[in-house]
Amino acid sequence: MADLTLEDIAKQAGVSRSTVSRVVNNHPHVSEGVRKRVLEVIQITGYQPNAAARTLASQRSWMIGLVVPRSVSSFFTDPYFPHLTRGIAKGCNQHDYTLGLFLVGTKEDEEKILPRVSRSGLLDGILVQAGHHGDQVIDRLVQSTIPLVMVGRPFHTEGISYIDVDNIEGAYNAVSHLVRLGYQRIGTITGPSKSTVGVDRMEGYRKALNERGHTLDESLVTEGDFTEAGGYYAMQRLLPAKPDAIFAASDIMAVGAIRAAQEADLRIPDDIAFVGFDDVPLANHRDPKLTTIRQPVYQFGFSAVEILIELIENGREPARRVMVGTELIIRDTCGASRRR
Amino acid sequence: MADLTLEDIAKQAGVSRSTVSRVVNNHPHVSEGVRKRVLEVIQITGYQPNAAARTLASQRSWMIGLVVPRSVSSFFTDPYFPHLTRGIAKGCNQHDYTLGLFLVGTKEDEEKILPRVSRSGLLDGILVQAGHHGDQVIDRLVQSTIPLVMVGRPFHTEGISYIDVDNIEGAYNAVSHLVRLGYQRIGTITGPSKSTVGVDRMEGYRKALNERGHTLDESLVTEGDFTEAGGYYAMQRLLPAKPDAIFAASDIMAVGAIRAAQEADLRIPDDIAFVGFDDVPLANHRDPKLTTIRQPVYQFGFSAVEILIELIENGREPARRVMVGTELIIRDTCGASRRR
DNA sequence: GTGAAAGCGCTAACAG
DNA sequence: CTGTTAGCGCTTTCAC
Repeated sequence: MADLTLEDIAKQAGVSRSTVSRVVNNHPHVSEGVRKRVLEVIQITGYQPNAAARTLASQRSWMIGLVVPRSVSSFFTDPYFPHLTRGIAKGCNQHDYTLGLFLVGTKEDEEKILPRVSRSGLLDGILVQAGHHGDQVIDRLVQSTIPLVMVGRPFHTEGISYIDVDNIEGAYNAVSHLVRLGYQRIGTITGPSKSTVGVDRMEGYRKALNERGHTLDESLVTEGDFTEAGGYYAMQRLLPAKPDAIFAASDIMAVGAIRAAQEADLRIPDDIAFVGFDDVPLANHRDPKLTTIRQPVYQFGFSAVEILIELIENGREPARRVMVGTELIIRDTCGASRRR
Repeated sequence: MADLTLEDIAKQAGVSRSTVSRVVNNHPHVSEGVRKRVLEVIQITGYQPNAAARTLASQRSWMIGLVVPRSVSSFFTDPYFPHLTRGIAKGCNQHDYTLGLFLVGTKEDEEKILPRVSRSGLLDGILVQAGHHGDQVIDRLVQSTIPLVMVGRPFHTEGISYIDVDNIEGAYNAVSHLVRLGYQRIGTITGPSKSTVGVDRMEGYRKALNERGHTLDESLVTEGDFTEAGGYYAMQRLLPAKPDAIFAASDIMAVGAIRAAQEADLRIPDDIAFVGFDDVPLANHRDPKLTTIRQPVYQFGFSAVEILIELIENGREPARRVMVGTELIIRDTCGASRRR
């Protein structure tokens, strides 16, 4: 029951409240005998410390928040997010933190959520999913004094901590792979240009083309929104330019793009090749299987939590920056097995 | 800043702590003049009450938890969940509650999460996503004294509150529609038989067949797991029985099943018709567009929160039961437009 | 209508 | 190594 207090345990174990507190919090300087006796009483009574009292006295809530800004609309459509969330939840659990979820849907949500996450003492720190350039929530949160790490690089990085996947390198590898296979008209479906993830993957595409002597053809580039439908329509826009390969900035967009290509009676990879980005399970289940850039999403979420905890314990300065590597997963859609 | 206290505001407004507290909590019996002055000070100072102190004194945390048991593996693959979560988050926001997310992944997670959600005073109530029969977490949570509502009907319902979609009726309508269109060999891809949602949708299928004079052919029934891949393989198992229509217990399984049918060179809906369940956005974006049973997922999550709050405020007894209706959305895959 | 005072259950010096 | 003693910041009687 929740109605047991430290005092009750102390009485039953024949010690003082402080001693029980020390045992509960695993402090040193408690004799083995006493520790054992107290632990026993806790065990049989099923005592559980009161979270609020502990937070009030220690000024630590052992709770962190995940804030998803309004501009991250793909949160509800991209399988990337469930996996990210799972990694974050695991990180919290493993380190005995509680996870608060703050989905900002409207302006009113914003007004309620902002003060609560940044100044009520509810949270020890926050994780903010990177969104679009100019997102109010992000800008205002970054200015607060609460420990914060951005999941995904923000546009302005001065003084702020973040963890990000090396999107430039990942995209570069994807496109280089396509170039090596001999494709001549390599197009791309980018992410939103208002997000760093969109910009970076485009940058990797450009870099790979340049380094390998291809010139960038604007008619082979179009913007998507990280949804299946977005990929589908983007592909339809690209079709007239007759690409022979496509680098899609996310698997889910690649799936939509492939659907569009198939409807246009193109064979994959014979008529047109595809490389995605993410390696969501979906990518490996379909036929033809998607060649893609694997990013360790689960691990990414887990690490984000660990960085945040480190920040909480050792201060915001200096800002921590962590880049996570990716891996090219060659399957069917790139046509590598045809040995061009 | 979080370092302002009630005391500070009281001093600046020239009143006592109690009065400020009354104003903050919107209590009556405060003169208009005083209320206005206090509100003003709060406004300009940006005072935000300390959550832990408030919780400790009032024994209310204004926080609820969403617990996702281990047996709900489709949480990470079914687009249903992001929408549910969004509805829940919205409900919390609107009622000034904070949402805690507890994803149970492993046995260890379970040990850490259970005491925390049920006896630490951290939460005022919990929402538990229904999972498989025999899931430990669910059984143990249900026995605790904390206000709780199950999202989805559990197998044993005595004394427990839940909100559920009327799955029997929804499935019944889906299959009746197929029968009316004249299909003769209507198969189904069910959800897990260890979940009530799986059982209920199967029940609706059976009922519709019976009432309309069809006999149930076991070779036309196979179990899926609410994943795309599961739907795909299930369809492959069904193909030899030569069904002319399929009721899939979820849209995402329908998508997988359609893929399998297409690979077998079946035209949809000419050779085989499909009806799904959920109406996730995906269903409306593909070609042919999926006929399905729409369930108001977002609203469902929102209502779950409201029921829980009602429970928190008025006690667990008697148990509240809410059933939510569904709607048949006729699109392309059922072949209705061919007017059979 | 307003203020004083007593906790809520815990942590963390400070003694001893 | 252990106990005593202040708070942490707020809500909530109970007087006035």
